[in-house]
Amino acid sequence: MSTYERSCKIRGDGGRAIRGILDRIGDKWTLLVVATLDGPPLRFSELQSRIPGISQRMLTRTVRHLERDGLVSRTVYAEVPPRVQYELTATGRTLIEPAVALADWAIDHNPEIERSQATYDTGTA
Amino acid sequence: MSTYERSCKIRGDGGRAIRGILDRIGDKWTLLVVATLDGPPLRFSELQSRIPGISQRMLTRTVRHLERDGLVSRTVYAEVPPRVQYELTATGRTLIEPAVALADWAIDHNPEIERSQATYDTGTA
DNA sequence: CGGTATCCCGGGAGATACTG
DNA sequence: CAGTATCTCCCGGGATACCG
Repeated sequence: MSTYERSCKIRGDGGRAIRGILDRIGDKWTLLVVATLDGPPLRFSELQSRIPGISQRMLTRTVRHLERDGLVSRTVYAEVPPRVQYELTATGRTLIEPAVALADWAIDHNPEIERSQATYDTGTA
Repeated sequence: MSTYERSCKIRGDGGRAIRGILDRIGDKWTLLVVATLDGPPLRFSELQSRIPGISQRMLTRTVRHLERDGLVSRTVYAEVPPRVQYELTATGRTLIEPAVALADWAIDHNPEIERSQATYDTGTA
Protein backbone atom coordinates (compact mmCIF):
# COMPACT_ATOMS: atom_id res chain seq x y z
CA MET A 1 0.00 0.00 0.00
CA SER A 2 1.54 3.29 -1.11
CA THR A 3 1.57 6.36 1.09
CA TYR A 4 -0.55 7.92 -1.64
CA GLU A 5 -3.35 5.47 -0.95
CA ARG A 6 -2.76 5.59 2.77
CA SER A 7 -2.93 9.35 3.00
CA CYS A 8 -6.60 9.10 2.11
CA LYS A 9 -7.00 8.09 5.73
CA ILE A 10 -6.04 11.62 6.63
CA ARG A 11 -8.23 13.36 4.10
CA GLY A 12 -11.11 10.94 4.53
CA ASP A 13 -14.53 12.64 4.72
CA GLY A 14 -13.05 16.08 4.38
CA GLY A 15 -10.57 15.49 7.18
CA ARG A 16 -13.00 14.93 9.99
CA ALA A 17 -10.97 12.07 11.47
CA ILE A 18 -7.75 14.02 11.64
CA ARG A 19 -9.58 17.09 12.87
CA GLY A 20 -11.07 15.00 15.64
CA ILE A 21 -7.78 13.64 16.84
CA LEU A 22 -6.04 16.99 16.66
CA ASP A 23 -8.82 18.58 18.66
CA ARG A 24 -8.23 15.80 21.17
CA ILE A 25 -4.44 15.75 21.45
CA GLY A 26 -3.25 18.73 19.42
CA ASP A 27 -3.42 21.19 22.26
CA LYS A 28 -0.56 22.34 24.41
CA TRP A 29 -0.60 19.77 27.22
CA THR A 30 -2.54 16.62 26.39
CA LEU A 31 0.25 14.54 24.87
CA LEU A 32 2.60 15.52 27.68
CA VAL A 33 0.10 14.38 30.27
CA VAL A 34 -0.45 11.10 28.43
CA ALA A 35 3.29 10.46 28.14
CA THR A 36 3.79 11.32 31.81
CA LEU A 37 1.11 8.81 32.76
CA ASP A 38 2.82 6.06 30.78
CA GLY A 39 3.99 4.11 33.80
CA PRO A 40 2.70 3.86 37.36
CA PRO A 41 -0.39 5.80 38.50
CA LEU A 42 0.29 9.32 39.70
CA ARG A 43 -1.53 11.75 41.95
CA PHE A 44 -2.50 15.21 40.85
CA SER A 45 0.45 16.93 42.48
CA GLU A 46 2.94 14.36 41.16
CA LEU A 47 1.60 14.88 37.70
CA GLN A 48 1.93 18.62 38.03
CA SER A 49 5.47 18.49 39.34
CA ARG A 50 6.54 16.26 36.46
CA ILE A 51 5.17 18.58 33.81
CA PRO A 52 7.16 21.79 34.05
CA GLY A 53 5.13 24.90 33.41
CA ILE A 54 1.61 23.50 33.53
CA SER A 55 -0.84 25.43 35.68
CA GLN A 56 -3.28 23.82 38.06
CA ARG A 57 -6.16 24.95 35.92
CA MET A 58 -4.76 23.51 32.68
CA LEU A 59 -3.82 20.22 34.31
CA THR A 60 -7.33 19.87 35.67
CA ARG A 61 -8.90 20.66 32.31
CA THR A 62 -6.58 18.30 30.46
CA VAL A 63 -7.12 15.28 32.70
CA ARG A 64 -10.87 15.91 32.68
CA HIS A 65 -10.93 15.86 28.90
CA LEU A 66 -8.84 12.71 28.86
CA GLU A 67 -11.12 11.10 31.38
CA ARG A 68 -14.15 12.02 29.31
CA ASP A 69 -12.53 10.45 26.25
CA GLY A 70 -11.83 7.29 28.24
CA LEU A 71 -8.06 7.60 27.87
CA VAL A 72 -7.34 8.23 31.53
CA SER A 73 -8.99 6.87 34.65
CA ARG A 74 -9.41 8.96 37.78
CA THR A 75 -9.70 7.35 41.18
CA VAL A 76 -10.62 9.30 44.30
CA TYR A 77 -9.72 7.81 47.68
CA ALA A 78 -11.97 8.90 50.52
CA GLU A 79 -9.20 10.02 52.83
CA VAL A 80 -8.11 13.15 54.61
CA PRO A 81 -6.28 14.82 53.00
CA PRO A 82 -7.85 13.73 49.70
CA ARG A 83 -5.89 11.55 47.32
CA VAL A 84 -6.63 11.24 43.62
CA GLN A 85 -4.81 8.87 41.30
CA TYR A 86 -4.59 9.14 37.56
CA GLU A 87 -3.72 6.29 35.26
CA LEU A 88 -3.84 5.55 31.55
CA THR A 89 -6.62 3.21 30.47
CA ALA A 90 -5.92 0.38 28.04
CA THR A 91 -7.17 2.63 25.26
CA GLY A 92 -4.99 5.48 26.49
CA ARG A 93 -1.92 3.28 26.29
CA THR A 94 -2.58 2.52 22.63
CA LEU A 95 -2.12 6.20 21.89
CA ILE A 96 1.48 6.11 23.04
CA GLU A 97 2.77 4.31 19.98
CA PRO A 98 1.57 6.66 17.23
CA ALA A 99 2.44 9.61 19.44
CA VAL A 100 5.99 8.35 19.84
CA ALA A 101 6.20 7.83 16.08
CA LEU A 102 5.37 11.48 15.66
CA ALA A 103 7.87 12.53 18.31
CA ASP A 104 10.52 10.43 16.56
CA TRP A 105 9.76 12.17 13.31
CA ALA A 106 10.12 15.53 15.03
CA ILE A 107 13.43 14.60 16.62
CA ASP A 108 14.80 13.15 13.38
CA HIS A 109 13.89 16.11 11.19
CA ASN A 110 14.25 19.05 13.51
CA PRO A 111 17.81 19.98 12.51
CA GLU A 112 16.88 19.86 8.85
CA ILE A 113 13.74 21.91 9.38
CA GLU A 114 15.57 24.54 11.37
CA ARG A 115 18.14 24.85 8.62
CA SER A 116 15.37 25.29 6.09
CA GLN A 117 13.79 28.01 8.20
CA ALA A 118 17.07 29.85 8.56
CA THR A 119 17.58 29.79 4.81
CA TYR A 120 14.02 30.89 4.14
CA ASP A 121 14.27 33.76 6.60
CA THR A 122 17.52 34.97 5.09
CA GLY A 123 15.69 35.33 1.82
CA THR A 124 18.46 33.31 0.19
CA ALA A 125 15.73 30.88 -0.92
CA MET B 1 11.87 -1.36 24.08
CA SER B 2 8.73 -0.80 26.16
CA THR B 3 6.35 2.04 25.51
CA TYR B 4 7.33 3.26 28.95
CA GLU B 5 10.89 3.83 27.79
CA ARG B 6 9.78 5.10 24.44
CA SER B 7 7.40 7.68 25.81
CA CYS B 8 10.42 9.55 27.13
CA LYS B 9 10.77 10.68 23.54
CA ILE B 10 7.62 12.67 24.04
CA ARG B 11 8.52 14.13 27.41
CA GLY B 12 12.15 14.68 26.50
CA ASP B 13 13.54 18.06 27.62
CA GLY B 14 10.26 19.12 29.09
CA GLY B 15 8.34 18.30 25.95
CA ARG B 16 10.03 20.71 23.61
CA ALA B 17 10.17 18.19 20.75
CA ILE B 18 6.47 17.37 20.88
CA ARG B 19 5.62 21.03 21.35
CA GLY B 20 7.63 21.84 18.27
CA ILE B 21 5.90 19.34 16.07
CA LEU B 22 2.44 20.22 17.35
CA ASP B 23 3.12 23.88 16.69
CA ARG B 24 4.07 22.79 13.20
CA ILE B 25 1.27 20.39 12.29
CA GLY B 26 -1.21 20.65 15.14
CA ASP B 27 -3.18 23.50 13.63
CA LYS B 28 -6.40 23.24 11.73
CA TRP B 29 -5.15 22.80 8.16
CA THR B 30 -1.51 21.73 7.90
CA LEU B 31 -1.97 17.95 7.92
CA LEU B 32 -4.82 18.21 5.44
CA VAL B 33 -2.67 20.22 3.07
CA VAL B 34 0.19 17.74 3.41
CA ALA B 35 -2.10 14.77 2.78
CA THR B 36 -3.65 16.51 -0.21
CA LEU B 37 -0.21 17.09 -1.67
CA ASP B 38 0.67 13.41 -1.35
CA GLY B 39 0.58 12.67 -5.06
CA PRO B 40 1.08 14.83 -8.13
CA PRO B 41 1.91 18.56 -7.82
CA LEU B 42 -1.13 20.82 -7.52
CA ARG B 43 -1.76 24.48 -8.21
CA PHE B 44 -3.12 26.85 -5.62
CA SER B 45 -6.70 26.67 -6.84
CA GLU B 46 -6.62 22.88 -7.14
CA LEU B 47 -5.38 22.64 -3.59
CA GLN B 48 -8.12 24.92 -2.37
CA SER B 49 -10.88 23.06 -4.20
CA ARG B 50 -9.71 19.75 -2.72
CA ILE B 51 -9.75 21.01 0.84
CA PRO B 52 -13.37 21.84 1.65
CA GLY B 53 -13.80 24.87 3.84
CA ILE B 54 -10.32 26.31 3.73
CA SER B 55 -10.14 30.03 3.04
CA GLN B 56 -7.68 31.63 0.64
CA ARG B 57 -5.93 33.32 3.51
CA MET B 58 -5.47 30.15 5.54
CA LEU B 59 -4.30 28.13 2.55
CA THR B 60 -1.72 30.78 1.77
CA ARG B 61 -0.50 30.91 5.36
CA THR B 62 -0.35 27.13 5.63
CA VAL B 63 1.64 26.52 2.45
CA ARG B 64 4.00 29.37 3.35
CA HIS B 65 4.73 27.79 6.72
CA LEU B 66 5.25 24.41 5.08
CA GLU B 67 7.56 25.98 2.53
CA ARG B 68 9.54 27.67 5.27
CA ASP B 69 9.90 24.33 7.07
CA GLY B 70 11.10 22.71 3.85
CA LEU B 71 8.18 20.28 3.70
CA VAL B 72 6.62 21.74 0.57
CA SER B 73 8.19 23.27 -2.52
CA ARG B 74 6.58 26.17 -4.34
CA THR B 75 7.26 26.79 -8.01
CA VAL B 76 6.12 29.92 -9.81
CA TYR B 77 5.86 29.79 -13.60
CA ALA B 78 6.30 33.15 -15.32
CA GLU B 79 3.17 32.97 -17.41
CA VAL B 80 0.02 34.95 -17.90
CA PRO B 81 -2.14 34.12 -16.06
CA PRO B 82 0.25 33.13 -13.27
CA ARG B 83 0.65 29.48 -12.36
CA VAL B 84 2.03 28.22 -9.06
CA GLN B 85 2.65 24.58 -8.30
CA TYR B 86 2.97 23.03 -4.89
CA GLU B 87 4.57 19.71 -4.17
CA LEU B 88 5.78 17.77 -1.14
CA THR B 89 9.55 17.66 -0.71
CA ALA B 90 11.29 14.41 0.17
CA THR B 91 11.21 15.48 3.80
CA GLY B 92 7.55 16.38 3.52
CA ARG B 93 6.75 12.89 2.28
CA THR B 94 8.36 11.32 5.35
CA LEU B 95 5.72 13.03 7.47
CA ILE B 96 2.92 11.08 5.80
CA GLU B 97 3.69 7.84 7.57
CA PRO B 98 3.50 8.97 11.20
CA ALA B 99 0.54 11.18 10.31
CA VAL B 100 -1.30 8.21 8.83
CA ALA B 101 -0.49 6.20 11.95
CA LEU B 102 -2.21 8.87 13.98
CA ALA B 103 -5.18 8.99 11.62
CA ASP B 104 -5.46 5.21 11.87
CA TRP B 105 -5.51 5.46 15.63
CA ALA B 106 -8.25 8.06 15.43
CA ILE B 107 -10.34 5.96 13.07
CA ASP B 108 -9.86 2.80 15.13
CA HIS B 109 -10.75 4.35 18.47
CA ASN B 110 -13.33 6.95 17.57
CA PRO B 111 -16.41 4.80 18.25
CA GLU B 112 -15.04 3.79 21.63
CA ILE B 113 -14.15 7.36 22.54
CA GLU B 114 -17.56 8.66 21.54
CA ARG B 115 -19.18 6.03 23.69
CA SER B 116 -17.02 7.06 26.61
CA GLN B 117 -17.98 10.69 26.12
CA ALA B 118 -21.66 9.85 26.00
CA THR B 119 -21.38 7.89 29.25
CA TYR B 120 -19.37 10.64 30.92
CA ASP B 121 -21.84 13.32 29.88
CA THR B 122 -24.77 11.31 31.18
CA GLY B 123 -23.15 11.36 34.58
CA THR B 124 -23.51 7.60 34.72
CA ALA B 125 -19.74 7.51 35.18
C1' DC C 1 -4.91 33.33 -11.02
C1' DG C 2 -2.86 33.75 -6.82
C1' DG C 3 -2.32 36.15 -3.76
C1' DT C 4 -2.25 40.80 0.43
C1' DA C 5 -4.29 43.85 3.76
C1' DT C 6 -7.55 44.73 7.26
C1' DC C 7 -11.08 43.91 10.58
C1' DC C 8 -13.11 41.10 13.95
C1' DC C 9 -14.52 37.39 17.05
C1' DG C 10 -14.18 33.14 19.99
C1' DG C 11 -11.64 30.37 22.62
C1' DG C 12 -7.05 28.58 24.48
C1' DA C 13 -4.34 29.45 28.16
C1' DG C 14 -1.90 32.03 32.16
C1' DA C 15 -2.36 34.45 36.85
C1' DT C 16 -4.60 34.88 40.91
C1' DA C 17 -7.80 34.07 44.62
C1' DC C 18 -10.84 31.10 46.99
C1' DT C 19 -12.81 26.18 48.86
C1' DG C 20 -14.34 21.17 50.55
C1' DC D 1 -4.45 18.09 48.50
C1' DA D 2 -6.99 18.80 44.71
C1' DG D 3 -9.45 21.28 42.91
C1' DT D 4 -13.16 25.73 41.21
C1' DA D 5 -14.05 30.63 39.90
C1' DT D 6 -12.93 34.78 37.70
C1' DC D 7 -10.36 37.96 34.99
C1' DT D 8 -7.48 38.87 31.27
C1' DC D 9 -4.56 38.67 27.34
C1' DC D 10 -3.38 36.75 23.03
C1' DC D 11 -3.81 34.77 18.61
C1' DG D 12 -5.83 31.27 15.33
C1' DG D 13 -8.75 31.74 11.96
C1' DG D 14 -13.02 33.43 9.21
C1' DA D 15 -15.00 37.36 6.17
C1' DT D 16 -14.28 40.80 3.22
C1' DA D 17 -12.04 43.87 0.07
C1' DC D 18 -8.33 44.98 -2.81
C1' DC D 19 -3.88 44.09 -5.98
C1' DG D 20 -0.06 42.52 -9.77
